[in-house]
Amino acid sequence: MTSTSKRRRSGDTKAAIRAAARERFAADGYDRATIRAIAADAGIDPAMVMRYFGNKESLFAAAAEFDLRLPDLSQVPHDELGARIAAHMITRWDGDETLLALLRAAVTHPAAADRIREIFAAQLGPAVQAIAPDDPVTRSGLVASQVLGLALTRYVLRLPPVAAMDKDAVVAWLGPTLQRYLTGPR
Amino acid sequence: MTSTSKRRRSGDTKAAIRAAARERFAADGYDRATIRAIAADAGIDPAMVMRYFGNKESLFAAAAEFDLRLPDLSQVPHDELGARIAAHMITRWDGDETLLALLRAAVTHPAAADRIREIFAAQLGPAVQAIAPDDPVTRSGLVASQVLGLALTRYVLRLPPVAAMDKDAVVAWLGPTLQRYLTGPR
DNA sequence: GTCTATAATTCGATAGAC
DNA sequence: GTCTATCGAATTATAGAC
Repeated sequence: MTSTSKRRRSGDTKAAIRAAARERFAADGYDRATIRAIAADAGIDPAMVMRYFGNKESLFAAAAEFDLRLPDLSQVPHDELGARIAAHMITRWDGDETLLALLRAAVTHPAAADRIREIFAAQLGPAVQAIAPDDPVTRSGLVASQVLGLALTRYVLRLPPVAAMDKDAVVAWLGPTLQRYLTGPR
Repeated sequence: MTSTSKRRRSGDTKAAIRAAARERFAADGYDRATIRAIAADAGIDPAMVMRYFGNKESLFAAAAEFDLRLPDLSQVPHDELGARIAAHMITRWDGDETLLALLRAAVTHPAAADRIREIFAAQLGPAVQAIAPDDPVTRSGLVASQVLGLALTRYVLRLPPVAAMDKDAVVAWLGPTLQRYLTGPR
């Protein structure tokens, strides 16, 4: 009965470690998230983490893979782009803590900052290019500044007025901002 | 010649330590900024840092005192509020790295996050209250989300399109956003 | 006022038994 | 596959000589 024995299969253990790593990196940042703590959360020995991932850097890279899952913006009515992106982003932040782990780690860990730059350049950049060919680079940067600013103040700093807003209020306030960044005059 | 001797006066040494601490905390965050490195920057022995500030926590508190120096918003023409605040903030970020030190540290250090909440609640909150009595708490939170988002993407993550914008472009893009957050309809 | 020496922790990583 | 034991390095902080 290998599959039901106390010794989990390799894939299960590896997935458990990755999930625990995501939580710890999201909660504590790169430096404070220790391999010992991650192993304890996963219910295994710290040496197992090293065995499966080699070192802390590789563990972080495996735990911090992320897809914004942006919808096809060319299918969205032109005047609803801002609201749609705002709604999508807040749902994405709430549903997956990987982005939070990346944000927390990026402040002190250059490799995490690189990853965030890659994500926004490779995923948000082309999506904006398709709908706003007039200076899409600057426009996507502005969108990132407001979206990441919301995440920073809401989830990391927990500024009370921002943390207290419900999703509809966030969409109502940020939607027009993103809309102007995407389609407004330069 | 006590004032010109190699042994600096107490005040000079303390100020030198505080300046070096600000730089290190701004560049590296709370954990990675070591007392050893701060002492080396200040050209003194690590034990001196402990002597003057007791522990790392108190050193950070002393290095992270900050005033937004917001102008009296009641004297600003009502339709220029957004642009004025955007211009003021970017100048403030560029001219004093203390806010950057606070932001970097706040991500992993709860006391630093507390300080940022205090600064925005005590300094931005009342200023907004004076000009936007209709839900000033939410409005000031929204302003903080965009202002801090700009700082995050421009100085910490260094997203290329945001880091490349000159001050005038930042004011032109963010001004209308802040203006709407302050004076727009709910 | 300044520095040496070191205590007390904590961490990432390795070696090897079972 | 899993765990024990431990190394070597780095850190904050303390005690005390000069």
